Amino acid sequence: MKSQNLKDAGLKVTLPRLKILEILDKSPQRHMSAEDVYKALLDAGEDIGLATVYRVLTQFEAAGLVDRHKFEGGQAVFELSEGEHHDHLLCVKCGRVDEFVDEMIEERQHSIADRFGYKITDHCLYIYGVCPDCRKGEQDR
Amino acid sequence: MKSQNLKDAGLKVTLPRLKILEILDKSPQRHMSAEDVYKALLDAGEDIGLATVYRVLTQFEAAGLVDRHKFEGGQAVFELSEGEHHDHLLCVKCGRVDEFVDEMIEERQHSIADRFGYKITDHCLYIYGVCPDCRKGEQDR
DNA sequence: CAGTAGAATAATAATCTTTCGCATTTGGCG
DNA sequence: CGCCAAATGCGAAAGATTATTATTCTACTG
Repeated sequence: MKSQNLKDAGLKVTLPRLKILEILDKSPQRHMSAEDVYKALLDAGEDIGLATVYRVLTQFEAAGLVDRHKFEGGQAVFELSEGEHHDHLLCVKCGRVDEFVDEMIEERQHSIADRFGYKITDHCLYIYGVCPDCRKGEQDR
Repeated sequence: MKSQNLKDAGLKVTLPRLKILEILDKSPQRHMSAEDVYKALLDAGEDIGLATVYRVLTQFEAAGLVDRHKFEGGQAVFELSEGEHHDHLLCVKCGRVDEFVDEMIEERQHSIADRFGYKITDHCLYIYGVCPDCRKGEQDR
């Protein structure tokens, strides 16, 4: 139950928060910008301001309910965190996003951090490329 | 000689471009935002507009003379490209940046891209953590 | 179940970074 | 040296996000 997620995170259960969680959960897009969420709310007939969407998403991020990413293109995107950390593969042609987990890379990052004396708090890896569908479409190289 | 770099990149040799290259080359900071470069120019007594700094840096990026990074904190930072691709370790306390190259990670990324059918065009890996100096400073955990 | 304090929201203004438009200047070449 | 396209400067604009403030709502209390 969603309201429990909010309570567990120490947040009051308010209508905007529930609706935003619901949008994130139900939307076909896994990665949504604040603007995307805002539009989805309007489509759903909810009257929630864009500023609230930003505020709520930021709180959700702090609470660990969502992850924020800065892919290219100015605006940040958010996705529900579902336990496992993962990294991203992004298509530069169509914007498609794939996710992956690679233990070897994770581990290697720790040894690099150790070598430099850092204590890792977070990390992100973005691989940009052309996805299979786009490669098929355009046989230019 | 710097003017040769510009010619090789197919760019006219203009005073703003030379000065900006010089700032990037001479500054103690390896990673500078457009604003940083702009301020450095002012300090150097050059009268070059911020818009020009942005324009020139974008052209330099397209020409492969500099790399642009989006660390956290809103503004993009630029660094002179010096051949080898490298990734970054960032201190979340003091903003220090270290660079590293890891062949195993590079290679692993290619196998992941292959598995998904992507053709890699670029990639970046940011590891966030607390650097050795900051860890020493604050013995909280 | 109504009353209340404090947190959350709406609406709008503000901020910050980056880009654009256009008049003016400059670099490269004949 | 003079011309033309390219590059600049300046100010305005755009896009994303955050701050402000008055109002509304949630979670308790009695």
